[in-house]
Amino acid sequence: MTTAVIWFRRDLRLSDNPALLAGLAGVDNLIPVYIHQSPINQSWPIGSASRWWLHHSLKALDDSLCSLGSRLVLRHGNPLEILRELIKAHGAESVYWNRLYDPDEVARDAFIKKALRDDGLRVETFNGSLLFEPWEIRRPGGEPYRVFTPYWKAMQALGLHRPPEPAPAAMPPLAEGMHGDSLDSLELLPRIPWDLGFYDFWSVGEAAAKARFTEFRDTNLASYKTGRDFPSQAGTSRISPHLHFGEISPRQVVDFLRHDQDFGLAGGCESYLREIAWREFAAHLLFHFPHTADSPMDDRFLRLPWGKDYGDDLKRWEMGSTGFPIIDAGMRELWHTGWMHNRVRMIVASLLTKNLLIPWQEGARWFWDTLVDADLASNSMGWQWTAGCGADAAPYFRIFNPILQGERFDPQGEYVRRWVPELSALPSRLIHKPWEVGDSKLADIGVKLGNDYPYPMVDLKASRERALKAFGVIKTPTVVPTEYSSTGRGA
DNA sequence: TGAAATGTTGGGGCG
DNA sequence: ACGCCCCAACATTTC
Repeated sequence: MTTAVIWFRRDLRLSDNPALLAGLAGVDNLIPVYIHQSPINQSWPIGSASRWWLHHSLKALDDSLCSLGSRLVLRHGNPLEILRELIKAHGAESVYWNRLYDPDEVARDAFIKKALRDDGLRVETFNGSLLFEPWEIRRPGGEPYRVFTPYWKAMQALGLHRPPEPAPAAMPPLAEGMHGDSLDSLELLPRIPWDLGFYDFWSVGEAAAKARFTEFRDTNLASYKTGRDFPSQAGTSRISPHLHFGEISPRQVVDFLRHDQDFGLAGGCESYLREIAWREFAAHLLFHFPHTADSPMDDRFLRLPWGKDYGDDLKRWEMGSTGFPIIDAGMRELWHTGWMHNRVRMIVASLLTKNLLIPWQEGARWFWDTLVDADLASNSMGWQWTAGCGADAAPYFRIFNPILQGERFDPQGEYVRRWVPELSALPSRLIHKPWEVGDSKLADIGVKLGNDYPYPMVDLKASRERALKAFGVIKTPTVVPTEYSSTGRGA
């Protein structure tokens, strides 16, 4: 009688799950366990929106395991202690999991792996969430990549298609008397019901992930290259939370794309695969530069004079009452659905870091807490991209104008009307700049600026100039100590 | 009617 | 995955 433990983490699926397949091979008993860690001692404990997703994803995985004759054992606490307890209680000889790559997780898992091996167990880990391990793709000299395009070329040269593994047809039943904690006892769902809107937007779990992706592939993929830029349209796949929690693997995504006869030829396919590659690149960067979740990759940005006492401004941004319709629409979409269209993520991030001169880390914190797809690598890279301080980032002087972006990417104002209903009666021509509609016209549609909808919280021209000046400090090659400076005050 | 003023569009430079 | 400014070229309006 041999028993193995499969430790589920962010690989909440049965198909293409290498750790699960390895665990199943040649054992009589398999214990599938998910361990919810206490937020204490974690630098990035799971955010509120992600907890919501996790709750439903664990439920879906448990249902799938049940249909194969098993269960998902839920526990909360210290992973090593719980694994040891399960191993001891059930005489397990081996433990399997799929690797994670965030800095804390790498350290934790290395520690656990060593401890269990020292206990005499067989421990095997696998790649279940990336096309390539972060260390697999290296520059010719062995250094990690810092620029996307050569990374992408290197990735393509290796071939993106890795055939996924099938789901197991059956599972051994759980041992008699085996039980875990109840899902509700993990307390993943919010006490205050701010999540009601989420149910209208998401179906969670492996089956839903596959359904959503194939639906996208068969409808909007062909026009993805341009369609993805318009936030009022369903032009993107929206599988980011499914990918984050491993309800679908990138290997499966690439494989499902190949069912399209035009693989590699259709315009949408290549640009979609590039986005999958950006996700890999983010994991690559955070793995090799683990400080970049908190600090700029480019340390010249450490001397950037961010604004002071920005608490109220930050709050207005978070709440979606900045007075710029496209910004407020995005922030409200985020709050109501746990997701924001990528085009709009760039626009709101530019306003925060440039016009408001608020540190990108504040934006990253808010996204981390409110996004269902919050992913430490992608989130950190995205924010550093906008702030200009990341690897292969946008130049620091690239500052989005939220009015122009709105006019360009939401020309009919449908996105604004959906999320900022108080402006829904404005004509498309002026919906991105309501302050240019006369007060009497606004009164006709029941809007008084400053009352029903705010005036813009910053002057775009002045704040742009302020940002250019502040960000200009990075041009100074080095900081010369004042006492040595020939132009210093005392000279 | 013609000349000057005013408006519009597009490319280059630059942050 | 940008925007602003400047200027030229051209269009339209004004008196």
